[in-house]
Amino acid sequence: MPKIGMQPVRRQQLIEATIDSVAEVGLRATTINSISKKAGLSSGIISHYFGTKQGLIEATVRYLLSNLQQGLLTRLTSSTTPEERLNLIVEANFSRLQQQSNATKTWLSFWAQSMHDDELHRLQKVNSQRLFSNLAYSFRQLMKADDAKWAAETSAAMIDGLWLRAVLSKSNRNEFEHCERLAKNYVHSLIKQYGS
Amino acid sequence: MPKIGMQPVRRQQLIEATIDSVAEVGLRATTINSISKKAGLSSGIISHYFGTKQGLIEATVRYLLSNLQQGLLTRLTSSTTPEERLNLIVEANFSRLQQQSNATKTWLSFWAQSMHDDELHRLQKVNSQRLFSNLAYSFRQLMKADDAKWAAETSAAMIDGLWLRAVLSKSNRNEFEHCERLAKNYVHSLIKQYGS
DNA sequence: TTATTTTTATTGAACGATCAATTAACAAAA
DNA sequence: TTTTGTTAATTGATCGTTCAATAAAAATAA
Repeated sequence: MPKIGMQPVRRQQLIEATIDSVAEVGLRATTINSISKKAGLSSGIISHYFGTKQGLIEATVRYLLSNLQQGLLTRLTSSTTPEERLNLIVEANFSRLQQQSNATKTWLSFWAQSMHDDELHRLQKVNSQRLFSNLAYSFRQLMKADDAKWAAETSAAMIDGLWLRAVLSKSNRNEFEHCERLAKNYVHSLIKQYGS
Repeated sequence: MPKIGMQPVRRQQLIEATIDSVAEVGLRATTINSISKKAGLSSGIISHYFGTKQGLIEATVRYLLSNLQQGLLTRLTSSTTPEERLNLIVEANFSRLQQQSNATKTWLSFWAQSMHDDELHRLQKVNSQRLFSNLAYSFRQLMKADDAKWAAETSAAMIDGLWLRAVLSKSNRNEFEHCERLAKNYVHSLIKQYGS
């Protein structure tokens, strides 16, 4: 069975199994066994590739984080206007579910855990700050500095709030898209009101 | 040592110990032992008053929920205007920290767990729906039905989003009050825009 | 009052289950 | 044969729960 160069394959396999397990039973009930079983591998393989369970958890969050960022970057082109870019930011943040409906549920588990885990909290701050910066950059091209900062702060809250309420109420695809529309709506009302 | 009529005292004691433990180490690391030790009681007492650990967890969430509701009701008077009432709703939701800064951190843990626990999810829906209803009722007195529904939906998201971002970034009292002001601001801009 | 019984409150040890992590052994490729 | 990938068995530690035992308070009987 053993082939050469399995490392990246196995790591990806285990990260996706972690996402699925956390989505299904929660971070609390996610064990070395539930992950390895879902990946179709043995439990010992986790310490071989990630050292500890904690190492796998952190790698999984980093994967989700970079996936979110990549989702935005691939949509951007050189001709994207500030207004279009704001729309893309909203879309990227709501398609944290992308193919994987599972990924959506896991974010919440990890953020809750970040209150008591230094490394996860560091990653959470990066994520939170990145959303704000992305928004602030585009708003700045449409209004004056003070207004742009305020617009970015409230837009970030509106996006996260709509997303949180959709996740918690176990919304389906349609309800998620409704929330995405509300978020875009809010961003556009800000541009209309404060844009020069 | 045993005195008569200890039940309500012990129940309250254990609920507060649960809040403190979850705030300190998270729901994941909160055990029968960490709770009973914090309450200064034995581990066996939990099953005596709550049946199981799960029973204590659910009682704790119900306590937080009714505390939030009571916080709003005691502020209301017969002469409260719709606009004042909206402000009080925002205040009540941001003073989920009230005296206890600890209570704030615990909400997030419980909501995350509600994704994988039917009873907690039921309680979460009550909470979510209640915020929406409270807002919708007051908005309805200031604008037409469709606008009021939309205003309540986005206001609820704005409140939860600002609150979530404040909790996750481990904000201090000042930053919390800043977010509370932003939420009130949003509510008032809606009244100004759509109020008749 | 005093003596006895019943109820309520509480403890801490013990149990079985389950956890993360480690280890030795093995299989296939190089 | 050496290296790489993987498994299965095993480890202590820790979990939630149960339970026999005990002590104080309250109720009842004398």
